[in-house]
Amino acid sequence: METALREHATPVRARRRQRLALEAGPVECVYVVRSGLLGIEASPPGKHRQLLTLFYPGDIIRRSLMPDLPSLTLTALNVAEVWRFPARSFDVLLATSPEHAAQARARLAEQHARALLHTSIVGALNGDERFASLLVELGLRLGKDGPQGRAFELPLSRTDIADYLALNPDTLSRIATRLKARGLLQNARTGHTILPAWDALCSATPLGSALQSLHTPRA
Amino acid sequence: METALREHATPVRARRRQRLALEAGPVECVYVVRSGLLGIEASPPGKHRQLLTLFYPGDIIRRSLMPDLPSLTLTALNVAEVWRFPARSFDVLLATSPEHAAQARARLAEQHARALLHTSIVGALNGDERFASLLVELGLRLGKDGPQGRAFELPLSRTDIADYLALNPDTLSRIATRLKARGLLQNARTGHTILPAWDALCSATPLGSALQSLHTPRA
DNA sequence: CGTTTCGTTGATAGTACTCAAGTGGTGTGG
DNA sequence: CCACACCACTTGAGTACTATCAACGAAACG
Repeated sequence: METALREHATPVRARRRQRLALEAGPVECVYVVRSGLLGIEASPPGKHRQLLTLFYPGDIIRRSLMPDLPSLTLTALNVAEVWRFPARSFDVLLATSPEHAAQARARLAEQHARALLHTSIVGALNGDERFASLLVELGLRLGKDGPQGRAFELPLSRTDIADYLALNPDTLSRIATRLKARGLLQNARTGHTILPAWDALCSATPLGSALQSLHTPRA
Repeated sequence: METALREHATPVRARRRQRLALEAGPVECVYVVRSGLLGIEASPPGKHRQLLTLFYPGDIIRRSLMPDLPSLTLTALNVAEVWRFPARSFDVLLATSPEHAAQARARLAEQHARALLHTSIVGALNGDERFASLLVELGLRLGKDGPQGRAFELPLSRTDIADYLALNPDTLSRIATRLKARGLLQNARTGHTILPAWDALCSATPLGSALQSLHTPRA
């Protein structure tokens, strides 16, 4: 199944902050994430930049899944590797291979669910809970259990996080200070994040269980 | 194409406020909206109810598209008519009919785009702009041009709107008062809404054009 | 070693939330 | 027909949270 995909794919390696074209002229591209982390950015007129979605390995990215927002761009948030397809041949592939089609449907359903969950987080939770939710998400996706707790390299800058959680960077900094004081978060060196109290962190967000089921890597 | 669907569908008529099961025991249901307006509700522990999505005719609704949120329910927001399928037979139908599969893919892509747009609205805009965005959306979906402007019957209560826009009902009431004062909104009798200045309303939200392209009924 | 960038922190202002009281429409029963 | 309760919405006053602006500190880079 993998091989059939790879035949039609152009492997693309993106460095941190590199932008990938969602439509090259009239040709829509489809990307499938192989490794790394990517995101969709937008900035409504007169408003701050937003990070609307985070993409993880296995995710499918294409223009038709996005609204017509001003300055919509796909950006690699750290070093990433993706497969690129012309949309037409990707669709043909799905039409001819029921397994691929079913797999893509399942993945897109999951991405839809994650988008809704993010809406719920941004819409219903306060700043501290939103940041805790993100830490749970990244902990599940990127974290590895270490001696002091679950740890990972934070691929997002403060500004990125603020834009993703619909918060101000200054406010986010205060929130981070509070979480550190509560012993839920620890910054070793720049970008190296440790979550010393996983259970406490999960109960710091009302949506911990929903995050768990959508961000636990499946078999 | 329609007929092939109808053979396997159970037509369901829902009255206002009726809840539809997303999963009846172990059996996942798929709904396709025929008429009316439906929505997904959730309420995180200790938080207010949220209206996460609005569904319009043609939309596809199934549990696998939703996150595992507490008290997640599908509700008819006014009188609605839907087709219900067992998820298994719906998937079989998609696997055997390339046209249906392509059509469903396109629709789900559109729904994904709308979900992202809603995230952008809730995350980046202030109260007035959010309400203006909803009025544009409903105006495009439900409105008809009348002598005094675009008009429609508002299928949502104040509370519904507040829950959809991540606002407090009291705050929403103040916002509505402001929009009326600006001449963008007019309430004839209960629920009958008139938008006397469509262009001004569209420019009252930074995302007017994105709303236009996702909520204009297509051919 | 200056310059730049990013993150932190304090003071202040703006926005939305909460609670409570008031208004207007609707339906019911005397 | 009117009194009453009920409901949804409106409005005011006070509060909580977040944004804004500015100053400061630390790390990265030339």
